[in-house]
Parts: sequence; C-alpha cells; structure tokens
Amino acid sequence: MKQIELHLKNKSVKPTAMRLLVLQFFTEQTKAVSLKNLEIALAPADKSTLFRTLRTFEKNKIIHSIEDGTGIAKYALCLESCNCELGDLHYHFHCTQCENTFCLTTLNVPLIELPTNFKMNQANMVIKGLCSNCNI
Amino acid sequence: MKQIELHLKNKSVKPTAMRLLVLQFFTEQTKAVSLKNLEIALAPADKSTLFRTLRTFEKNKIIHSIEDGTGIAKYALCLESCNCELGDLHYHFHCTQCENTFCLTTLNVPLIELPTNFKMNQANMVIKGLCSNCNI
DNA sequence: TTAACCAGTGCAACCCAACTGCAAAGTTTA
DNA sequence: TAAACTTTGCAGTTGGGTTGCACTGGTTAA
Repeated sequence: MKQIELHLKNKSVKPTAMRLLVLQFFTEQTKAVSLKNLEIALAPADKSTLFRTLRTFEKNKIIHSIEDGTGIAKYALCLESCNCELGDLHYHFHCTQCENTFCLTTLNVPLIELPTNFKMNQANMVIKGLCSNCNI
Repeated sequence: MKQIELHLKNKSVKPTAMRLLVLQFFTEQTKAVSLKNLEIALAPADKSTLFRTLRTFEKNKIIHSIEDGTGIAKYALCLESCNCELGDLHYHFHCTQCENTFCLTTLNVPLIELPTNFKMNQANMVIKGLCSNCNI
C-alpha cells in the first residue's frame, strides 16, 4: 500500500481516488495551496468536491488553513507530528511580490502572555514581506 | 475645532460629515469594526461610501486592517504614535465564542528571525481563543 | 458672476470565493 | 442482492468586497 494511502488511513479518511490525487498534489508543493490552485492542477475535477475534500482534510488534521490576508484561504500539509494544538503552531510567510505563502515550520509560535483571563487556543500568524526569491 | 476633526486634518484627510461620523464611531468602539458594523451603526449611510472611507482611512494610517480568519475584514484605530511600521505592530485577539476581535496594543510583535534573505515588512498576527468575558 | 473643475457621495450592478441542495454513482453492510 | 451510507458532479445561491457612473456641493479660474 502506498505512502499516501496510508497517510489518509492513519487520519481516518477513506482513500478515494480524488483524495489520493489531492493529497499527492499537496506533497509536491513547497507553498500553500488555494482551492483555485487545486481546481487548475486537477482539472476537470469538480470545485465543490475539492472544497469538501479540503474541509475533510482540515477536520482530520491532514492539512491546516492559513489566512494570509489576500482574502483567499490557503492550505498546507500538517507535519507528521502535528495535532494542530498550541505547541504545533508555526509562523507563515506571505510574499507581497510573488504572492506565495509558505509555512515557516521551523519558527514555532512562542507562548504569549495574554491579558488576564484570556485563553489562547489557536493562532493565525502571518508575516508579510519579500521571500528569498524576490528579495534581490 | 473638535478633536476628531483635527485628527483627520493631521492625517491629511478632508473632514467631511461622513468621515467625521465614521471616525467618531471608531473612537467609541473597544473592538474591531467590520464594514457591516458600520453599515448598521450609521444606517442609512451608503455601503460603498463607507467602504471607500475605510480605504482612505487605512491609506492615511488612521486605522489598520485585521484579518481575523473569519473572512471578514475588520478595522481598528491606529495608536496616535503609529506609522504602521514594524515597531508599531501588535498582536490581535479573536474570541471564538463572542466572535469579537480586539487589538492587544500592549503586546508588540517581537523581532522574528526569518530564514536567510527573507525580509519582513508587515504582519497579521491573530491569536484565537476565549476573551475574558467568555472564559468563565 | 458664471463657468469649469473636482473630491466626495449614492445607487446599482458586478465579481468571485465560499458554500449548499440534490441527484447520480460508488462503496459498504446486512 | 437489497438497503444504507458515503462520495462525487452539477447547478445554483450567498455575501463581502469592489467598481462604474451620474449627481452634488464646494472650490477655483476666467
């Protein structure tokens, strides 16, 4: 059984043909993926199927979503060890020139001291600027 | 001349009746404001006028925008001293229960060590969880 | 004073990402 | 095999954001 198929099963997601294709695509990317990206890459696959696949993947912690400020949701693979909990959070980078968005998986979000009685459960941290390709 | 009118002039924005109303509204809020909030609060003011007022205010650094992950842009007053530069950045908090979004103006975004050759110009940092009102 | 100008406003419409309802196809269970 | 459930494809809706255009009211130029 293939790696990708196992990955889905480990996350309790039934490995259908469509899902295998989508997960395969994710593993080939170095940058975060939008629904549009998927639609184009996997044409003529149906938009709503892809949408629901993303939702399923997110719910089952195969991918996480990133709001990079463009108004278009992006998604990236979770790390193997990820439970999408506080300790797993990392910063993201959005390049304002090439408009790509990356996970900075080595940059973990630190513990942040919040005002009294506030409770942190999640975070969406996006740094904006120029990526190494565009910063010439 | 009133405080609010001065505020606009200081930021090189002509103080029209509409703009005074919008800025007045902002000063009365403790949480971030969406276009919808404005439409309701200042009814029957026109949506596109409000939209363009927000754009003007943002361009002139009277307010800053926050992407809190709800897909709806929110805005909040800049601090007096703010130039919307790196040193002025602060964290934001989005309560997943009451769905309000706040500036944590006392929590400045620290310098973050990025991968080689990446350049940070801006950031959108949103912590999610329960605010002090909802965390019972 | 009148005419030309221009920023700001209001209305109507458009765009598009996100999302939903429903029926067909595929898969699992009894 | 039949029934029950899941996934998929299609078509359509929703809603925030945005734009085009005409009108207004205040300012400038002749």
